[in-house]
Amino acid sequence: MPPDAASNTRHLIGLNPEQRAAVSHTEGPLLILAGAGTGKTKTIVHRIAHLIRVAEVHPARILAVTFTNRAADEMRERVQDYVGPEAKRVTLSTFHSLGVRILREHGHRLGLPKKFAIYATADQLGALKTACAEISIDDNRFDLKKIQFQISDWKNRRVSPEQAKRELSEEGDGTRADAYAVLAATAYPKYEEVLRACGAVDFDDLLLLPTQLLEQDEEARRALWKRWHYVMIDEYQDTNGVQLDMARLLSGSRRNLCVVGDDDQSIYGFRGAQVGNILEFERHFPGARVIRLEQNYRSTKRILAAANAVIAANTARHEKTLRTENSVGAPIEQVEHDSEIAEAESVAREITTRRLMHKLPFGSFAVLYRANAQSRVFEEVFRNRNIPYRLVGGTSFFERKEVSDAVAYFRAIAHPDDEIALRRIINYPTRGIGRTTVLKVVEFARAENIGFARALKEVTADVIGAAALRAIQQFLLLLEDGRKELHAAEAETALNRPKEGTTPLGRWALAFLEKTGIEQEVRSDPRNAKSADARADNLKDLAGTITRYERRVWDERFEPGANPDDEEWEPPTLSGALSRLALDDRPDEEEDDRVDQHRVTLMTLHSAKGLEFSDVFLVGLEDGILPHSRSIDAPNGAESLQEERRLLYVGITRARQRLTLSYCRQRKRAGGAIDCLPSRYLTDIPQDLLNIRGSNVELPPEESKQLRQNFFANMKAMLAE
DNA sequence: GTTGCGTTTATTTTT
DNA sequence: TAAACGCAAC
Repeated sequence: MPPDAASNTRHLIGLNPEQRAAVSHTEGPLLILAGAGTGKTKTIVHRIAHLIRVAEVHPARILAVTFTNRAADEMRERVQDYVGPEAKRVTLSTFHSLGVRILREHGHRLGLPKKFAIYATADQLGALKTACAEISIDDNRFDLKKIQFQISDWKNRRVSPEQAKRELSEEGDGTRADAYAVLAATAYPKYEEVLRACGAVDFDDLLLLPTQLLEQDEEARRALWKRWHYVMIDEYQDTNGVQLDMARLLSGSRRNLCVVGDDDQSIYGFRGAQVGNILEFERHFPGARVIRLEQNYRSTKRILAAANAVIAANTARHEKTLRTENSVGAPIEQVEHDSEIAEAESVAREITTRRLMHKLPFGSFAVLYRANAQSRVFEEVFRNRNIPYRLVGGTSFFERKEVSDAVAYFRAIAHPDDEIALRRIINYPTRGIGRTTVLKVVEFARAENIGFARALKEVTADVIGAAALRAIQQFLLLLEDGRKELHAAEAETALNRPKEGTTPLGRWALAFLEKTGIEQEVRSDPRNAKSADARADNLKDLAGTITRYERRVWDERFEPGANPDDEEWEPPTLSGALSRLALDDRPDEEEDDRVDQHRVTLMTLHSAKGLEFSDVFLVGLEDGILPHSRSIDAPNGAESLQEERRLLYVGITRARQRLTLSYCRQRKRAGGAIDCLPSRYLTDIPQDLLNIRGSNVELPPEESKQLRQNFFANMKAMLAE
């Protein structure tokens, strides 16, 4: 707690004037334009403290919304450190968890079952496949992902199936309606039907349905207005149309809405984010106060000058110029290479020497690129040169095949109507229920006008044959037994807070997975020869995740500041574990994996948002890569190119001390080598900030001598350690 | 249901 | 170039 605990300005200490203004503005709409590295989180944390301690707002009346679990965790931690235990009563949640919470409480008013399943990408695709099959859209001839994308886009813009159809027919102005849009418009209503029949919602629904509920249902609206009086939203530049409406509805007539963001870092337009939300905030919320945070505490003057120059070329933005009291810093290196291999070799060499010359840990370096595929060369070269690295991105834990198969089993247990889950596992491991049998069951279900799950129970031998029937009955028995044992485990875990060691649900999960035979199946698949043990471990980890979930639920009940008799508290269930899994797919230990002292970080520019490194390499800065060729010839080219430029801006502003920009003259792609030109954005950086050179140019002799001395001194010191 | 071969295609992805 | 996918044959 700050020293002057009695004064009303205690939470303003250590802040600059703009940050102070943001903290002390408590009533009415507020837009905080927080440039990169300007102390955004600090400002939010102090503002929450100010609301609680000075404005005397009850912590439970405050709602703070983020996009990522990581951001939510960080904010929770910092608020609790600064304010103390009562800050636990603040609702701090991601958009999607907030949606789940609202739907759990009020979803029955929309006809949702109490325990609904949440479909992430793979399941969405499964549901869409089922929907398309019913209306004879051949999933071999058409790319369902495109249809899925279109439907998702509609849902994010709050276009209903009826509107989607109308929107298409109204496009009679000569513009040819996209063939996929037509298919999507046909599939859309069916897809929604399938979801509801499975008792499921997709990720978009987690935002869309609560918004609809708030709009239509006076009672639900009042309940939420009673609960939250102050709403804050982080990373507002990434919100989409639904989230804008959600923000409006949640803040209600009090209009105590504080949004924080940076339009210059809006890089998720391709996923439906609307920069317009942050650009038009004052129009959406008349009378809004706008505060700009432009004092940067992260980067050198040169780095900021480059960032400012790059972003200034964008139109349609809130004017901002970052400034800093940090030192001028080293010149920015701009390096040309012959090939991507030369580029990677050069980065490796630079890291090795800089580490020794400046005595830096590997963790202070990051290599940032546009697309994941670019990481490969770096991985190979780093491996050869024994540079430890950490690759961020790629397929996540829960996308791994064996894990999602196991999760499908859990889902089939927890949500008996979940057709998508059932169909995924019905013949995995192989148990003699092939494609034709499944199709016959689907046919039977349609004829009887019942769901797939019920059809499995009621189908007879004359429809599918005796052997298949026996197989199905065995399968159902497996699930039924699993369900019985689960109920016992749930009853047990609801009773007592688990002590050390295993937990009831965790034990159940392990035992049930054993019975499914997934592990055996994984081990016997020759394709898994090398990875069998790792995959088997993943299954164990999944059970571990459930154990940790169980403990966490109980911990939440008894942690300081919480009320143990809170009526809202619910004991752990498998269904609860699954929705948490769907919303937060980080395997537990790796929570803070984005920061690691001992390894160089390799990641995309997108993943780098929000992070900082003292030494940053931006690689592959070529036209066609950044901006990406798809952006160059996108239909909304101008918009798209501005987003690419923002990507470069995000990259530059990750660097604290040193920044290296590089590009290749040639690069292997689609078979042969193609010639590349430097990124068009590079010319916007003033030359006097840059030290332009080719790959193999030596440093000036003076500097070189000095550095060599450091090199040997540091090497000695490091060896001595 | 599995295997192997030919064909296709290659951004970013907080939840 | 390589990996991922679909399809046909076993």
